[in-house]
Amino acid sequence: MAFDPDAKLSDVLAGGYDLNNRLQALLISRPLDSRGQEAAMAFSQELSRVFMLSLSMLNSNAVAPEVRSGNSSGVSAPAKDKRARSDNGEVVTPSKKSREEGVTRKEITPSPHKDGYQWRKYGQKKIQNCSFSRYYFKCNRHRRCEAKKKVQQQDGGRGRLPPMFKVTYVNEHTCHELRAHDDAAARMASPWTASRHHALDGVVDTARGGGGLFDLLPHIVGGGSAEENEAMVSCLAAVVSGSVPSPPPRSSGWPAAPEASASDPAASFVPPAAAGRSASVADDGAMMMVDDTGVSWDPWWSFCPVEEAAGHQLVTNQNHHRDMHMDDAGGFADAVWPEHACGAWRRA
DNA sequence: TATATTTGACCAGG
DNA sequence: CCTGGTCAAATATA
Repeated sequence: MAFDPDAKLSDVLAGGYDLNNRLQALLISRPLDSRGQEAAMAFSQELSRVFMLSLSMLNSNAVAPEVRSGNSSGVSAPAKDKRARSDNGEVVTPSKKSREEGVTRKEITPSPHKDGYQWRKYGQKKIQNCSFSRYYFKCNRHRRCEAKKKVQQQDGGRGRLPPMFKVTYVNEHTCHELRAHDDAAARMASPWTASRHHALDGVVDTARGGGGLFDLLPHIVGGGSAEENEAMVSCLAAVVSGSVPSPPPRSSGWPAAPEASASDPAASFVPPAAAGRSASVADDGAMMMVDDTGVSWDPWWSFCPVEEAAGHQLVTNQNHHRDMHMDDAGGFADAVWPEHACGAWRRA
Protein backbone atom coordinates (compact mmCIF):
# COMPACT_ATOMS: atom_id res chain seq x y z
CA MET A 1 0.00 0.00 0.00
CA ALA A 2 1.63 3.22 -1.13
CA PHE A 3 0.72 6.35 0.78
CA ASP A 4 0.20 9.65 -0.91
CA PRO A 5 1.90 12.33 1.19
CA ASP A 6 -1.08 14.60 0.50
CA ALA A 7 -3.62 11.98 1.53
CA LYS A 8 -6.14 13.01 4.12
CA LEU A 9 -6.19 11.35 7.50
CA SER A 10 -9.66 10.04 6.83
CA ASP A 11 -8.44 8.34 3.66
CA VAL A 12 -5.51 6.76 5.47
CA LEU A 13 -7.79 5.51 8.22
CA ALA A 14 -10.29 4.24 5.67
CA GLY A 15 -7.45 2.34 4.05
CA GLY A 16 -6.53 0.86 7.40
CA TYR A 17 -10.11 -0.13 7.99
CA ASP A 18 -10.17 -1.91 4.64
CA LEU A 19 -6.87 -3.62 5.43
CA ASN A 20 -8.25 -4.84 8.71
CA ASN A 21 -11.32 -6.26 6.98
CA ARG A 22 -9.15 -8.15 4.53
CA LEU A 23 -6.94 -9.44 7.30
CA GLN A 24 -9.94 -10.69 9.22
CA ALA A 25 -11.41 -12.31 6.15
CA LEU A 26 -8.11 -14.06 5.64
CA LEU A 27 -7.92 -15.18 9.25
CA ILE A 28 -11.38 -16.72 9.35
CA SER A 29 -11.33 -18.22 5.88
CA ARG A 30 -9.17 -21.26 6.65
CA PRO A 31 -6.34 -22.54 8.79
CA LEU A 32 -3.32 -20.54 7.74
CA ASP A 33 -0.57 -22.29 5.86
CA SER A 34 2.83 -20.63 5.50
CA ARG A 35 1.63 -18.50 2.57
CA GLY A 36 -1.40 -17.43 4.54
CA GLN A 37 0.79 -16.51 7.48
CA GLU A 38 2.97 -14.44 5.18
CA ALA A 39 -0.07 -12.65 3.81
CA ALA A 40 -1.42 -12.04 7.30
CA MET A 41 1.95 -10.67 8.39
CA ALA A 42 1.99 -8.38 5.37
CA PHE A 43 -1.47 -7.08 6.26
CA SER A 44 -0.37 -6.58 9.85
CA GLN A 45 2.72 -4.63 8.79
CA GLU A 46 0.63 -2.43 6.53
CA LEU A 47 -1.73 -1.81 9.39
CA SER A 48 1.20 -0.77 11.57
CA ARG A 49 2.24 1.68 8.87
CA VAL A 50 -1.30 3.03 8.73
CA PHE A 51 -1.22 3.65 12.47
CA MET A 52 2.20 5.27 12.32
CA LEU A 53 1.19 7.46 9.41
CA SER A 54 -2.05 8.45 11.12
CA LEU A 55 -0.17 9.34 14.28
CA SER A 56 2.36 11.43 12.41
CA MET A 57 -0.45 13.17 10.53
CA LEU A 58 -2.20 13.89 13.79
CA ASN A 59 1.01 15.24 15.32
CA SER A 60 1.88 17.37 12.34
CA ASN A 61 -1.58 18.89 12.17
CA ALA A 62 -0.56 21.63 14.57
CA VAL A 63 -3.84 22.58 16.13
CA ALA A 64 -4.83 26.14 16.82
CA PRO A 65 -2.93 27.67 19.77
CA GLU A 66 -6.17 27.60 21.73
CA VAL A 67 -6.09 23.83 21.68
CA ARG A 68 -2.76 23.83 23.39
CA SER A 69 -3.60 26.54 25.85
CA GLY A 70 -4.29 24.07 28.60
CA ASN A 71 -1.81 21.74 30.19
CA SER A 72 -2.00 18.41 31.91
CA SER A 73 -2.04 19.91 35.36
CA GLY A 74 -5.16 21.85 34.50
CA VAL A 75 -3.54 25.19 35.25
CA SER A 76 -3.25 27.74 32.50
CA ALA A 77 0.15 29.13 31.70
CA PRO A 78 0.31 32.86 32.25
CA ALA A 79 -0.48 34.74 29.08
CA LYS A 80 1.37 37.85 27.98
CA ASP A 81 -1.86 39.59 27.17
CA LYS A 82 -4.49 38.73 29.71
CA ARG A 83 -7.29 39.96 27.47
CA ALA A 84 -8.96 36.98 25.91
CA ARG A 85 -9.96 36.87 22.30
CA SER A 86 -13.36 35.89 21.12
CA ASP A 87 -13.95 33.21 18.52
CA ASN A 88 -13.63 35.66 15.67
CA GLY A 89 -10.37 37.03 17.00
CA GLU A 90 -11.69 40.12 18.72
CA VAL A 91 -10.01 41.24 21.91
CA VAL A 92 -12.52 40.94 24.70
CA THR A 93 -12.23 42.12 28.28
CA PRO A 94 -13.14 39.39 30.71
CA SER A 95 -16.36 40.09 32.55
CA LYS A 96 -16.48 40.38 36.32
CA LYS A 97 -18.11 36.99 36.49
CA SER A 98 -15.51 35.25 34.36
CA ARG A 99 -12.78 36.98 36.34
CA GLU A 100 -14.28 35.60 39.54
CA GLU A 101 -14.71 32.12 38.14
CA GLY A 102 -11.54 32.04 36.05
CA VAL A 103 -11.55 29.99 32.90
CA THR A 104 -9.17 27.18 33.61
CA ARG A 105 -8.49 26.14 30.05
CA LYS A 106 -9.98 25.49 26.67
CA GLU A 107 -9.68 22.52 24.40
CA ILE A 108 -10.85 21.50 20.98
CA THR A 109 -11.36 17.79 20.92
CA PRO A 110 -13.41 15.13 19.11
CA SER A 111 -14.13 13.46 22.46
CA PRO A 112 -15.14 16.06 25.04
CA HIS A 113 -16.11 13.45 27.62
CA LYS A 114 -12.61 11.98 27.93
CA ASP A 115 -11.10 14.09 30.66
CA GLY A 116 -11.09 11.72 33.60
CA TYR A 117 -13.96 13.27 35.51
CA GLN A 118 -17.64 12.57 35.91
CA TRP A 119 -19.92 15.36 34.80
CA ARG A 120 -23.58 16.08 35.32
CA LYS A 121 -25.37 18.12 32.72
CA TYR A 122 -27.23 21.05 34.21
CA GLY A 123 -28.10 23.12 31.20
CA GLN A 124 -28.29 23.43 27.47
CA LYS A 125 -28.56 26.63 25.50
CA LYS A 126 -28.94 27.56 21.88
CA ILE A 127 -26.17 30.04 21.17
CA GLN A 128 -26.42 32.73 18.56
CA ASN A 129 -24.53 32.14 15.32
CA CYS A 130 -23.85 28.55 16.30
CA SER A 131 -25.44 25.57 14.62
CA PHE A 132 -25.30 23.52 17.78
CA SER A 133 -26.44 24.00 21.31
CA ARG A 134 -23.98 24.59 24.11
CA TYR A 135 -24.02 22.12 27.00
CA TYR A 136 -23.23 22.94 30.61
CA PHE A 137 -21.77 20.39 32.99
CA LYS A 138 -20.81 20.37 36.64
CA CYS A 139 -18.41 17.99 38.31
CA ASN A 140 -20.33 15.03 39.63
CA ARG A 141 -17.67 13.59 41.90
CA HIS A 142 -18.57 15.83 44.81
CA ARG A 143 -21.52 18.11 45.30
CA ARG A 144 -19.33 20.98 46.46
CA CYS A 145 -16.75 20.70 43.71
CA GLU A 146 -17.11 23.88 41.68
CA ALA A 147 -15.47 22.62 38.51
CA LYS A 148 -17.64 23.12 35.44
CA LYS A 149 -17.29 22.69 31.75
CA LYS A 150 -19.05 23.97 28.66
CA VAL A 151 -19.14 21.90 25.52
CA GLN A 152 -19.84 23.49 22.17
CA GLN A 153 -19.81 21.49 18.97
CA GLN A 154 -17.91 23.33 16.28
CA ASP A 155 -19.65 24.22 13.06
CA GLY A 156 -16.92 22.60 11.00
CA GLY A 157 -15.95 18.96 11.10
CA ARG A 158 -18.56 17.62 8.76
CA GLY A 159 -17.68 15.05 6.17
CA ARG A 160 -15.99 11.83 7.18
CA LEU A 161 -14.01 13.21 10.09
CA PRO A 162 -15.60 13.23 13.51
CA PRO A 163 -17.04 16.54 14.72
CA MET A 164 -14.89 18.68 16.96
CA PHE A 165 -16.03 20.15 20.26
CA LYS A 166 -14.78 23.20 22.04
CA VAL A 167 -14.60 22.43 25.74
CA THR A 168 -14.18 25.25 28.22
CA TYR A 169 -13.23 24.24 31.73
CA VAL A 170 -14.13 26.63 34.53
CA ASN A 171 -12.78 26.41 38.08
CA GLU A 172 -10.33 23.89 39.43
CA HIS A 173 -11.52 20.55 40.72
CA THR A 174 -11.74 20.44 44.50
CA CYS A 175 -13.45 17.07 44.56
CA HIS A 176 -10.24 15.23 45.43
CA GLU A 177 -9.74 17.19 48.64
CA LEU A 178 -13.44 17.19 49.44
CA ARG A 179 -13.73 13.43 49.05
CA ALA A 180 -10.57 12.84 51.05
CA HIS A 181 -12.03 15.06 53.75
CA ASP A 182 -15.34 13.20 53.63
CA ASP A 183 -13.53 9.92 53.77
CA ALA A 184 -11.52 10.96 56.78
CA ALA A 185 -14.69 12.10 58.52
CA ALA A 186 -16.43 8.85 57.67
CA ARG A 187 -13.47 6.88 58.94
CA MET A 188 -13.72 8.69 62.23
CA ALA A 189 -17.41 7.83 62.42
CA SER A 190 -17.22 4.25 61.21
CA PRO A 191 -13.78 2.74 60.71
CA TRP A 192 -15.20 -0.50 59.34
CA THR A 193 -17.12 0.93 56.43
CA ALA A 194 -15.19 4.08 55.61
CA SER A 195 -12.43 2.39 53.73
CA ARG A 196 -14.97 0.78 51.44
CA HIS A 197 -16.73 4.01 50.67
CA HIS A 198 -14.44 5.22 47.92
CA ALA A 199 -12.52 2.03 47.48
CA LEU A 200 -13.10 1.87 43.76
CA ASP A 201 -12.34 5.54 43.31
CA GLY A 202 -9.07 4.88 44.98
CA VAL A 203 -8.39 2.20 42.44
CA VAL A 204 -9.19 4.61 39.65
CA ASP A 205 -7.14 7.42 41.11
CA THR A 206 -4.22 5.16 41.81
CA ALA A 207 -4.46 3.76 38.34
CA ARG A 208 -4.49 7.22 36.87
CA GLY A 209 -1.63 8.70 38.79
CA GLY A 210 0.08 5.87 40.60
CA GLY A 211 2.69 4.87 38.05
CA GLY A 212 3.25 1.68 36.12
CA LEU A 213 1.43 0.61 33.00
CA PHE A 214 -1.48 2.95 33.55
CA ASP A 215 0.91 5.84 33.31
CA LEU A 216 2.38 4.60 30.08
CA LEU A 217 -0.86 3.86 28.31
CA PRO A 218 -1.99 7.43 27.74
CA HIS A 219 1.23 8.01 25.84
CA ILE A 220 0.51 4.99 23.72
CA VAL A 221 -3.16 5.53 23.03
CA GLY A 222 -3.29 9.29 23.42
CA GLY A 223 -5.16 9.60 26.70
CA GLY A 224 -8.33 8.09 28.03
CA SER A 225 -10.10 7.20 31.21
CA ALA A 226 -8.85 4.76 33.74
CA GLU A 227 -11.47 2.31 32.62
CA GLU A 228 -10.42 2.60 29.02
CA ASN A 229 -6.88 2.06 30.14
CA GLU A 230 -7.98 -0.94 32.10
CA ALA A 231 -9.71 -2.29 29.02
CA MET A 232 -6.55 -1.65 27.04
CA VAL A 233 -4.45 -3.51 29.59
CA SER A 234 -6.97 -6.34 29.48
CA CYS A 235 -6.78 -6.45 25.69
CA LEU A 236 -3.00 -6.35 25.69
CA ALA A 237 -2.87 -9.10 28.28
CA ALA A 238 -5.26 -11.12 26.18
CA VAL A 239 -3.15 -10.64 23.09
CA VAL A 240 -0.07 -11.78 24.97
CA SER A 241 -1.82 -14.76 26.51
CA GLY A 242 -3.87 -15.57 23.45
CA SER A 243 -7.21 -15.40 25.23
CA VAL A 244 -10.22 -13.20 24.59
CA PRO A 245 -10.89 -10.51 27.19
CA SER A 246 -14.33 -10.19 28.67
CA PRO A 247 -15.83 -6.71 28.70
CA PRO A 248 -15.50 -4.78 31.94
CA PRO A 249 -18.51 -4.72 34.25
CA ARG A 250 -20.93 -1.97 33.36
CA SER A 251 -22.26 -0.84 36.68
CA SER A 252 -22.80 -2.22 40.17
CA GLY A 253 -20.18 -0.08 41.77
CA TRP A 254 -17.67 0.33 38.99
CA PRO A 255 -18.47 3.32 36.84
CA ALA A 256 -19.50 2.06 33.45
CA ALA A 257 -18.43 5.20 31.66
CA PRO A 258 -16.52 7.28 34.15
CA GLU A 259 -16.57 10.52 32.22
CA ALA A 260 -19.27 10.07 29.63
CA SER A 261 -22.70 11.13 30.62
CA ALA A 262 -25.62 10.19 28.48
CA SER A 263 -25.93 13.78 27.49
CA ASP A 264 -22.29 14.38 26.83
CA PRO A 265 -21.84 15.19 23.14
CA ALA A 266 -19.65 12.96 21.03
CA ALA A 267 -20.05 10.07 23.42
CA SER A 268 -21.07 8.23 20.28
CA PHE A 269 -17.48 8.33 19.10
CA VAL A 270 -16.28 5.81 21.60
CA PRO A 271 -14.87 2.66 20.01
CA PRO A 272 -17.80 0.25 19.87
CA ALA A 273 -15.97 -2.58 21.57
CA ALA A 274 -16.04 -0.61 24.80
CA ALA A 275 -19.81 -0.85 24.98
CA GLY A 276 -20.08 -4.56 25.48
CA ARG A 277 -20.81 -5.47 21.91
CA SER A 278 -19.58 -8.36 19.88
CA ALA A 279 -17.99 -8.26 16.48
CA SER A 280 -18.38 -10.47 13.47
CA VAL A 281 -17.35 -10.45 9.85
CA ALA A 282 -20.17 -10.22 7.38
CA ASP A 283 -20.37 -12.19 4.15
CA ASP A 284 -18.80 -9.38 2.20
CA GLY A 285 -15.85 -9.26 4.57
CA ALA A 286 -16.98 -6.09 6.31
CA MET A 287 -16.77 -5.93 10.07
CA MET A 288 -20.17 -5.82 11.71
CA MET A 289 -20.99 -5.12 15.34
CA VAL A 290 -23.89 -6.59 17.24
CA ASP A 291 -25.34 -4.63 20.14
CA ASP A 292 -27.17 -5.82 23.21
CA THR A 293 -30.46 -5.89 21.36
CA GLY A 294 -29.10 -8.10 18.60
CA VAL A 295 -29.14 -5.32 16.06
CA SER A 296 -26.12 -5.47 13.79
CA TRP A 297 -24.48 -2.31 12.58
CA ASP A 298 -21.42 -1.13 10.79
CA PRO A 299 -18.79 0.26 13.16
CA TRP A 300 -17.92 2.84 10.58
CA TRP A 301 -20.90 4.77 11.83
CA SER A 302 -19.18 5.21 15.15
CA PHE A 303 -16.63 7.41 13.46
CA CYS A 304 -19.00 9.27 11.18
CA PRO A 305 -20.37 12.73 11.86
CA VAL A 306 -22.94 12.70 14.61
CA GLU A 307 -25.83 13.51 12.33
CA GLU A 308 -25.06 10.57 10.07
CA ALA A 309 -24.47 8.16 12.89
CA ALA A 310 -27.65 9.16 14.67
CA GLY A 311 -29.69 8.91 11.53
CA HIS A 312 -28.39 5.45 10.90
CA GLN A 313 -28.92 4.21 14.41
CA LEU A 314 -32.34 5.75 14.60
CA VAL A 315 -33.41 3.48 11.83
CA THR A 316 -31.99 0.35 13.35
CA ASN A 317 -32.68 0.99 16.99
CA GLN A 318 -35.54 3.41 17.23
CA ASN A 319 -36.91 2.31 20.56
CA HIS A 320 -33.72 3.23 22.33
CA HIS A 321 -33.49 6.68 20.81
CA ARG A 322 -37.02 7.91 20.58
CA ASP A 323 -36.17 11.22 22.22
CA MET A 324 -33.18 12.08 20.10
CA HIS A 325 -33.01 15.52 18.58
CA MET A 326 -31.53 15.53 15.13
CA ASP A 327 -30.49 19.16 15.22
CA ASP A 328 -27.75 18.90 17.79
CA ALA A 329 -25.31 16.51 19.32
CA GLY A 330 -26.59 16.01 22.83
CA GLY A 331 -29.82 14.19 22.25
CA PHE A 332 -28.38 10.98 20.92
CA ALA A 333 -25.19 10.75 22.84
CA ASP A 334 -26.43 7.70 24.71
CA ALA A 335 -26.26 5.70 21.52
CA VAL A 336 -23.17 4.02 22.93
CA TRP A 337 -22.50 4.94 26.55
CA PRO A 338 -24.85 4.02 29.32
CA GLU A 339 -25.84 6.62 31.83
CA HIS A 340 -23.91 7.23 34.99
CA ALA A 341 -24.26 4.17 37.12
CA CYS A 342 -23.07 5.77 40.30
CA GLY A 343 -25.32 8.41 41.72
CA ALA A 344 -22.59 10.32 43.44
CA TRP A 345 -24.66 12.85 45.24
CA ARG A 346 -28.10 14.20 45.67
CA ARG A 347 -29.12 17.66 44.94
CA ALA A 348 -29.21 19.97 47.94
C1' DT B 1 -38.00 4.79 44.38
C1' DA B 2 -33.70 7.08 43.60
C1' DT B 3 -31.17 9.35 40.44
C1' DA B 4 -30.17 11.60 36.04
C1' DT B 5 -31.73 14.48 32.23
C1' DT B 6 -34.52 17.86 29.96
C1' DT B 7 -36.09 22.30 29.27
C1' DG B 8 -38.58 26.59 30.17
C1' DA B 9 -38.00 30.31 33.39
C1' DC B 10 -35.25 33.41 35.61
C1' DC B 11 -31.23 36.39 36.43
C1' DA B 12 -27.17 39.28 35.65
C1' DG B 13 -24.09 41.66 32.65
C1' DG B 14 -23.31 44.35 28.66
C1' DC C 1 -33.39 44.56 25.66
C1' DC C 2 -30.50 40.75 24.28
C1' DT C 3 -27.65 37.03 25.42
C1' DG C 4 -25.29 33.58 28.07
C1' DG C 5 -25.46 31.06 32.26
C1' DT C 6 -27.98 28.77 35.90
C1' DC C 7 -31.93 26.98 38.40
C1' DA C 8 -35.38 23.82 39.37
C1' DA C 9 -39.75 21.43 38.32
C1' DA C 10 -41.10 17.95 35.32
C1' DT C 11 -39.91 13.93 33.17
C1' DA C 12 -37.29 9.78 32.04
C1' DT C 13 -34.85 5.79 33.37
C1' DA C 14 -32.85 1.89 35.88
